[in-house]
Amino acid sequence: MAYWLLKSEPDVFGYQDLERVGKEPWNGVRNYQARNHLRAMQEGDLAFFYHSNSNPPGIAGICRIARSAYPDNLQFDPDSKYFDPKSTEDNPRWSMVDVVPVRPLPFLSLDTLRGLPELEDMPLLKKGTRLSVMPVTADEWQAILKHAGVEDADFLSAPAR
DNA sequence: GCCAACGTTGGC
DNA sequence: GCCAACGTTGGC
Repeated sequence: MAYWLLKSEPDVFGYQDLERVGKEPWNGVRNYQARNHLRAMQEGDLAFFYHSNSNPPGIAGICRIARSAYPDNLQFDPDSKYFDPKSTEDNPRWSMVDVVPVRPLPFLSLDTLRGLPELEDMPLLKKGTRLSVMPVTADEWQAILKHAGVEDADFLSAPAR
């Protein structure tokens, strides 16, 4: 199983919104590197839900990949700002996955994350990185959970939604 | 293939 | 709202 980090602006769609709706297609990603990460995701992978463009930014919860990559519906919708006229049904350019909530976390601000030496290699903390979907190593995952005071068993045994 | 112009991200 | 950093576009 792999670990990931997904950014979202809480003013648009935050972790609480994911809890409310129960399941969400992670559409609108229009960056090739981020898309490739989406395509590498497997059902059952876990991801941190990160709040960007907020005050303060940081990790708000954990979610699970409920469906691996399939074509992003918005690329075919002329009314969507994510419409891509160069994309075709036969050869879709953009992908999305479905995510479901697992549990909220005690909020871990970006500042707090910067203070954890185990995370110094995370793209999230590198200057100038804007990647909205990125892998998280097992060591980084564990370091973050440990700092949050959360044990694996607290959510790995949680019922699937 | 280069690179200037432009648009976007996202912390502050 | 500012702006640094980065990605994309398109003329040449």
